[in-house]
Amino acid sequence: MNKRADNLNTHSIAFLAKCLADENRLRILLCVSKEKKSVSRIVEELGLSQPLISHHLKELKRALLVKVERSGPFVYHEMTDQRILIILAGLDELGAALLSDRITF
Amino acid sequence: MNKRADNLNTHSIAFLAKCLADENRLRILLCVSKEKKSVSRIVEELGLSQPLISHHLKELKRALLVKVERSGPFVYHEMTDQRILIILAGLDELGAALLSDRITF
DNA sequence: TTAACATATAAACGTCTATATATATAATTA
DNA sequence: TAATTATATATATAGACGTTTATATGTTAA
Repeated sequence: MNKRADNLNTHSIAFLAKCLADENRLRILLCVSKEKKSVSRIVEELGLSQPLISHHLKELKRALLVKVERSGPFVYHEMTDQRILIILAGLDELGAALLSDRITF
Repeated sequence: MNKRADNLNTHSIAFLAKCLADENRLRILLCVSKEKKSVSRIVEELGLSQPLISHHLKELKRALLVKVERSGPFVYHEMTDQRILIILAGLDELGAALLSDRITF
């Protein structure tokens, strides 16, 4: 642990960040963060088109951020690792902090 | 703290993630994470063109990830918040974990 | 002011990406 | 088998993004 700045894998970080850099993809990811859900359920809950959800799920899967499980005609997706949530919460907090600190410039 | 998944600001998160989603930008950010550096020094250390560095610094500044300070003809840039490093380390670790867990599928 | 240096900006280009529309595959049920 | 539901894929398009080249702005020193 305790890696130094010059020892980080920028390639890997950029790859993950890219996958987290779309708002719809984030909403989908958060949507399946607590329990696995079928594609159609995600479509319902988020109000996005089915092909769009399917496309983004493919990206999330490619980045290993969600795992897939088929059951009959349904395909269930679920967030692979809860540490993702910690990172997202960290980004959320950072964003707020940067904005509030900005006022004191 | 301890925000729940449905209480996160996806807009803000996506905005920050987008800024972290480019490898050159990450290298620049890490380059100025320990001390403030002039543009020309960053150019030297990273071996990228000056307009390219300048462009990415502008993006980093827009996202409030770096702060700027002018001294004579030099413009110094420095990472605004050390928490950024924690997040990057988290992404780095997550990337490695996702890859190693993948083998056990 | 002129020269030299540091940095920023602008335009142009190719590439990537998000999205929509349309269609196809796959599984279930009647 | 046909019909229905669930999901994936294919194609097209518009916009965003990273990079390069060329040029401009700004600062210092002679």
